Amino acid sequence: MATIKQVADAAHVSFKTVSRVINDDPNVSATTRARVIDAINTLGYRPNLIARNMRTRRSHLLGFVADEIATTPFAVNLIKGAQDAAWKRGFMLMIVSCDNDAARAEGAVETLLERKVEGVVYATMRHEVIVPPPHIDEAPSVFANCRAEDGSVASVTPNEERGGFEATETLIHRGRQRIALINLEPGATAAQARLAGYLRALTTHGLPIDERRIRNTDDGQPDDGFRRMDELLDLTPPPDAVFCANDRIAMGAYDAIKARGLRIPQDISVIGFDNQEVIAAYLRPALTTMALPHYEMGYWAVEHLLRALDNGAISPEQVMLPCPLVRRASI
Amino acid sequence: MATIKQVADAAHVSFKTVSRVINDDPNVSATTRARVIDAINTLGYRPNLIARNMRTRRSHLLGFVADEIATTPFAVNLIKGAQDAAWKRGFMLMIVSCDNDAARAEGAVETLLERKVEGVVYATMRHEVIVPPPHIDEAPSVFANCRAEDGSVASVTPNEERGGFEATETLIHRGRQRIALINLEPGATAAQARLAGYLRALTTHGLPIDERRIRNTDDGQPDDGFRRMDELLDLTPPPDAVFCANDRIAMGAYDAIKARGLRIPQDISVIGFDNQEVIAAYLRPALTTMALPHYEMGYWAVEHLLRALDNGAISPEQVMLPCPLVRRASI
DNA sequence: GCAACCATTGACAACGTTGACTATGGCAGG
DNA sequence: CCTGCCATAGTCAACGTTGTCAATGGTTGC
Repeated sequence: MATIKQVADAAHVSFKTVSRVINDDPNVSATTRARVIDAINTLGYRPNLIARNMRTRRSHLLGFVADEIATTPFAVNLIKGAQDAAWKRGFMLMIVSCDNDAARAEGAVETLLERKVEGVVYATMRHEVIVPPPHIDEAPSVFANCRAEDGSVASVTPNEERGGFEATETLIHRGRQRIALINLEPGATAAQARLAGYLRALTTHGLPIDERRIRNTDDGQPDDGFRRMDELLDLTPPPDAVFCANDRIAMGAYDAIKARGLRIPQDISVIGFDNQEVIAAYLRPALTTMALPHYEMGYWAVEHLLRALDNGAISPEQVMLPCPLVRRASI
Repeated sequence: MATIKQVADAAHVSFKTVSRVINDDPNVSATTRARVIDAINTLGYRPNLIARNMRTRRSHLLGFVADEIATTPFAVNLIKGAQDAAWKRGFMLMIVSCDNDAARAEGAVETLLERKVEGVVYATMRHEVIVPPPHIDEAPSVFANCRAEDGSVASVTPNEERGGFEATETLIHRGRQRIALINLEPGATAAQARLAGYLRALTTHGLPIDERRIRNTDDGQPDDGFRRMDELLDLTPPPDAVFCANDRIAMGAYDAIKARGLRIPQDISVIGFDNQEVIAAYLRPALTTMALPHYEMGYWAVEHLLRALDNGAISPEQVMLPCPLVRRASI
């Protein structure tokens, strides 16, 4: 691999002049520049960013640590948002999935630090309150889709309460009166907020709160959704709409509704949460749902990191991003 | 950030001795080593891998270029396999998604080269024959889930023909006689091979080939699957099993079958392809399907790259990995 | 008692680049 | 004609490591 010195020899200039050319320094005459560029092309020279990083003490590298990436479809959007934001500013991402293994998380952070990343995004696939991996505070960091209990680290999370509110309100605007909620497993961070939004919407619009219409699931999976929906349909009167706190629950609810010969949305409206594409877009009828802003969170996290690098300090903002409604055919 | 020299001063040794300690060189006395380790801990010293990489001329970095990552759920498994293989050997991955943009792909490869990655994996989300991005041959490279037309670059792809064969044979072993195929859109690389496997299985087991039972889809989506299945059910006699060339097609086929009041698998067996978890595991009944070996391809690609680094040369092997059967309830 | 060896440690250069500074030569202004 | 400036180019050190080689001092073997 050619170095700057070999290019310099080939172009009969000092290696410093080559450096100027590849850094677009204006203090090079046009003829010299052309000669150098010629030499660069014939030698197939490529600047060595490792050497440059060492000299300039900037790596233009950001770490992205994910608790895990494989079991939910959310990682890619988080990553894509982060990558788009980084790419635009000439930064690259070093991505590590630590598969919920604390040792691997710690190792990942240490390696990233040794590689002199200029910042770290720590992302979880479920909205959570986390204990940050050790040493992550040695670089500017942002938590995406999770936050530190004490709010000491900048974070970006979805506005679950508002999402729950808007989902419910959307059903109300369609004229629904008896709106059921099949919520997540009670332990989930999002469960409480989505419930709060649901309750606030009913109250705001003067609808009664009927405890019988509120159900929890054990694990938020379709089977669970099927059973809860089945129970709800036994109520008299049955609900005329159901807010499922995730799309997998909605998937199960669909089956329960169809098994009774009821039609969606004519007899009962269904709204989901998460916008898990493969489910929501492919269900028949396609599912209206609240999207989780994974792309936007990844994007925001990196932008915040880059802002911090510009400013020399990171502000521990706690940002919440809206969950937009994705209108399809189920309401 | 402390450097090796500051540690040396703190421990009253030369910086070379510190270097020996952090590299586990045995030629350091126990007392000196202890003193150095003390200094390292009190200063919070971390070796600077950029400097080390520059000196040793090894980056322990691999590039991973994906054509795109967001629209299919396959990227994460490819990435995870690659990362696991890399991590085990102390390598890190630099992942770039280029969103099917040739300019971005070229830019990604160039940046990776400038960062002195020791090898590059190029991965596509659909099994394809590709034109490699320019300059990728400047580093050892492996194609995952795709291959170069001329076979000049090492590649790892799924054995689609064998997958089609085994899917069909599995249905035959269940005693099915009238097995339909709803294939992918005809342009897909995998379509021809899965069809070939289907035909070979029928022939091998002495079953007749009935052209009416073989359908193509336009885009391989559920709606398409619904329509084709509906047509198939109009045949007399109707099929007693259907091999859907992907799980989304199977999802649509389920709806068509259920709409006629038929039961899966009692009246008709369904087998899918791709093992797209959110669909296959959550359909009712859960879908038996052939898994695409994305994790294994990612793993193999990186292992092959690392083997090449050990050997000093990369062999342009064209490996095909099996698509294992995932048994669930639909056959 | 001396040579030879071993264990331990250090000095120095090098990796490929950029930053700070210096040198050259031509030209404008007095 | 001289001074001073500007455009252009070059020299050298430094970034934080590791590789090569040399130095030191104590111990072993004869």
